[in-house]
Amino acid sequence: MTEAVEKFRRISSTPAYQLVAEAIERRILSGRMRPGEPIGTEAELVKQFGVNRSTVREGIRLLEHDGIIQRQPNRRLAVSLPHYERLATRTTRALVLHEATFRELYEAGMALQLATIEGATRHATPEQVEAMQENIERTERVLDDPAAVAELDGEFHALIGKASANRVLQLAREPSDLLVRPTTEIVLRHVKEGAPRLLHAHRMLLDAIRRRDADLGRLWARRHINDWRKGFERAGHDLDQPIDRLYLRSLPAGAAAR
Amino acid sequence: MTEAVEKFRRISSTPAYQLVAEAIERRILSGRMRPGEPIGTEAELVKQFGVNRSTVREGIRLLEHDGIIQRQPNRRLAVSLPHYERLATRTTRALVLHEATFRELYEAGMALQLATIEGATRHATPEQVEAMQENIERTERVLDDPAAVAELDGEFHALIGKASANRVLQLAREPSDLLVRPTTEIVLRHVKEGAPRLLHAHRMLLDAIRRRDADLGRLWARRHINDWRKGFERAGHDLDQPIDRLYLRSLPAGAAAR
DNA sequence: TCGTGTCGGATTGTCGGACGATACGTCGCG
DNA sequence: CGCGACGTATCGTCCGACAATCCGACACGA
Repeated sequence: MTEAVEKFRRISSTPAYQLVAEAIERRILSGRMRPGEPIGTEAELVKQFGVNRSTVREGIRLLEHDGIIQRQPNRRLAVSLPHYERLATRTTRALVLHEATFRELYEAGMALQLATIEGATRHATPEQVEAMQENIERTERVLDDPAAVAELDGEFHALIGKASANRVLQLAREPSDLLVRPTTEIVLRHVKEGAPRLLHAHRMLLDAIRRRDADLGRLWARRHINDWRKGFERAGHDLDQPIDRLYLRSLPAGAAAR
Repeated sequence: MTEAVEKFRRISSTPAYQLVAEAIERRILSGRMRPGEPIGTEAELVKQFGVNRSTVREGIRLLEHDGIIQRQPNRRLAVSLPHYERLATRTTRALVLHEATFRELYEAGMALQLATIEGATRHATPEQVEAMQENIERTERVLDDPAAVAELDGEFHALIGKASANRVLQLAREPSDLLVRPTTEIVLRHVKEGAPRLLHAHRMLLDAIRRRDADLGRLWARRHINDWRKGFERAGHDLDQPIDRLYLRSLPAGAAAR
C-alpha cells in the first residue's frame, strides 16, 4: 500500500489580520512584553505592519477578546494577563454546545474538588481561612434564601480554589463550577434540608482546612458533592441529561464577549 | 462608617461590534441555531443589524476565533462546535502568562489523570483499546527517538482522554497535557531508561483498561506521572520554576489564532 | 492655591465605498 | 456527455472620512 504520489496539504493562505494577531501574540508570549506594557496605537501598528487600519483592528480584536491585551482607560492598548473567568466562560459555552451531561460534570467535578480541597488543606493562608469563616457566617444569615445561599456557595468554593494555590487546578475547575452553580439554587429550592446540609458541609470543610487534614477534607468534599447529586435527582432531574437548558436560563445577559 | 454619597458604577457603553457578536452568540447558545446551520453572509448581517460591514466583521471575528462559527469552503459562515484544542491552547497560554509552576502542573495533572484513567477503565470501547494497542506498537518501533516517543505519548494520553467518555474531564485535562508534552521529550533525552519505562507504563495502563480494573489503572497512572516528575528533576529542572521557557521553545509557529 | 471652564490634539468606533481574488453555478461548444 | 469560458456572489483588504471621547494644557475666578 505504498502511495504513488506524494500528497499535498490543502493550500490555505493565512489572512493578514491573523498574521497581525499572531505577531503580537508571539511577542507577548515570548516574554519580551510584560503585562501593563503599552502596545502601540492603531495608527502605529498600521505603520509597523504595513496593512490597513481595518486589518489591524480585526487582529487586535482577537487578542483583546482573549484578554491578553486590554484597553486602558486612555483607550490605549496594553498587554494584560487573561482572567480565569473569561476562559472559564468559553469552556462553559463549549460544554453546553457539546451537550455534555450532568453526569460528566458530576464525575469531573468530584475529581477536581477533591484535588482542590487537598491543596487547600495544605496551602490555605489565615486570611483565606478568615474569608471562608466570614462566608459561612453570611450564609447562616440567609439560610432561607436559596438564591443567596447558592451564590455564597459559589463564593465559598471559589475561595477554596484560591486557597489551593494551584492555578492549573483552578483553571480546570472553574468551568465545572460555573455550570454547577445555577443548579445549586434549583436543588435548594426543591430540597428543604439542602441549605442546612450545605452549610454544615462548609463548616466541616473549613474545619478540615484549619486542621490541615486532607483526608477529612476529601471526606466532606465527597459528601458535599454527593449531596448535590442526590438533591439534583430528587429535584426530578436526570443526571444523564445534557447541561444546556438549565444552564442557559441563568446565563447573565452580557456574559458573551465580556 | 456610613457612606455619605452613593457611588456610581464606572460608566461604559458597549461598542456595536460586541453587540453584534453577543446577539449572534445568544442565538446559537439558546439552541435556536444548530451546528452546521448557515449564518447569513456579511452583507445580510449588515442589513439585519443596520451597521457597517466593518463592524459586522469585527463582531464575527470574535465568534470565529472562539470556534463557535466557522467558514465553510464556500466561505460562508456556519455555526460550528468549538474544538477542544482551541480552548486548550488559550488556557495553556494563560497559564504560561500567569507563570504557573511545574509543581502546580504536576499536582493538577495527577488528579486529572487519575480521574481520566478511571473513566477509561469503565468506558473504553474495543476500538479505542485497539487504537491504544496500535499506539503502543508504534512506540516500540521508535523507542530510540525521544521526539517520536513523546509525540506518541501525547497521543496515547489523548486516547485515554477520549476513552474516559467525559468531555468535562477532557476539557479540563487538555491544557495540562499540552504543557506536559514538550517536557516529556526533554526528560526522555536526559533519562536513558525513560522510554522503556514509559512504554511499560502504557502497557500496564492498557492492561488495566482491558481488565476494567480502575485501581490498577490508578496505580500505574500514578507511577507514570511520578516517573515524569522524577525524570524532570533528574534532567536538572526545578519543579517550582514557572512553565514558560521550556514551553515556548516548542510552541508551534502558527498555533496562535488557529 | 485650588477648582472650573475652554480648547486643541490624539485616538478610537463607525461609516461608506472600492478593488482584486476566489468559489460556484451556468452555459455554450466540441 | 465532458469541458472550458463566463458571470455572479462573497470575502479579504484597502482607502478616506467623521463624530465622540479622552487627555493635557491653559486661562480664569474665588
